[in-house]
Amino acid sequence: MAKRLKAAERRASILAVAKVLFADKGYHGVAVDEIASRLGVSPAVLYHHFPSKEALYGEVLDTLAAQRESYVDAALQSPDDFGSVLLRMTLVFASSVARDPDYLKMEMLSTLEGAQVARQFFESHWKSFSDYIEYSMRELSQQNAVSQINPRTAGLMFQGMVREALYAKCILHSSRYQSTHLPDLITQLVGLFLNAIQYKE
Amino acid sequence: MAKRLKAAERRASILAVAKVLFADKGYHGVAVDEIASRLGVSPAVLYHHFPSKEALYGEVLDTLAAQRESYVDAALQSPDDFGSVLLRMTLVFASSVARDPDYLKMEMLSTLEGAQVARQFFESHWKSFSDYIEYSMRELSQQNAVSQINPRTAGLMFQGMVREALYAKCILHSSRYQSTHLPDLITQLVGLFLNAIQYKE
DNA sequence: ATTAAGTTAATAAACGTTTACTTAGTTAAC
DNA sequence: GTTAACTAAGTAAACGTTTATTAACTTAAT
Repeated sequence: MAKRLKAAERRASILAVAKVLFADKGYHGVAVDEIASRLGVSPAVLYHHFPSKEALYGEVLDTLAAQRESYVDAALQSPDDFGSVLLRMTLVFASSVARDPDYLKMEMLSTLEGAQVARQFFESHWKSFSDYIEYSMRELSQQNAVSQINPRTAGLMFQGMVREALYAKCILHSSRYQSTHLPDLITQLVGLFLNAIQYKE
Repeated sequence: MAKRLKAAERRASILAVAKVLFADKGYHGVAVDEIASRLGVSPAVLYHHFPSKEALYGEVLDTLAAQRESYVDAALQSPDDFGSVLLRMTLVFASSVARDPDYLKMEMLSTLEGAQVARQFFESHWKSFSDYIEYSMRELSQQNAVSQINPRTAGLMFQGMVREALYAKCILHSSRYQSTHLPDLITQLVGLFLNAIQYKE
């Protein structure tokens, strides 16, 4: 018999294992039995804690959402110029993804797999980023601190390059970018982005 | 009984249907029966043309690879300055993705699902892009046409922003970018990128 | 002794795949 | 030109597995 855990602990352990498996192979790619056997537990145990596989999947998603740090707020607490704030919040975000890459992977997987729930979740994750960029750029363009550039397009660019970096480093572990560490890479990218929108402090 | 097709036609029709389904829900998300019923055909038919579900999946991937246009070659045929060539080839690439978005979606899905085959396939797809950028930037930096920027990082940035744009427009059909048409969006992004690397003609 | 936590064993449904059979088309002999 | 023989394309049903899920029973902790 497996070690006896209290309900809350068992619940948490199920969520933990489910997260890495779902992140690895997606919803359909993981069998309930596989989760159970990884826990050293019979599949029936899962049904003491979650009504169904789908519900478990949903809770994993929720857990991820809850763990997410509000990097925007954090970065805004000590006000600074646009470039510094952007760099700071991107670094916080990146390190949180690096600490728990399953986050990003599951996000992308569930969106692609077309879970209705996931899409909203997915978009909201990045939305605060794009919103901040859009908002700041509109403000800066009034002060003529950035040239006439579509803020929405700039937001897309930023989101794309950050996601690509995190994807390449944290999920694919691509050898192409092995030599540069994530914070350096992010710093370079943010620098490039500021060039792109022709931002001058 | 379903309409009788010649072997080659049937084969093609299976591949066509399989492509959109696999692109939609991933390998595990699609049942053989579902493919068959979409074709209005019994599942056994699939096994007259493909030895297994996995083999079918593999052939879909191959088909996609074959259809891919060699946008790099195309763009290089009429030589021009870096910015123009880059824009031209990106537009060709984007329109090929727009014409057949399943391409990109399946690419991403199969990489995330961890198909061994897919990863190589996936990387090679974008590699020619990054390679071109890296190569050109090294050349340009010798002529001091771009500032001292890590070409590899720039390649990552470019790849990320292009992928994000294609993903948002062609797969998610995100309402956020509804107002801008894909070619315009791409043109803006390439412009931003040239700013980023401080490229002057 | 009760209750919470876990097990074993079973379920029905869905899965990929195979088998045995039928029908439509094509070809060659008469 | 018919018709008989053969091939190609498709079907229906069942295979054995795996899947998610449930029920009835057992064990440990308070």
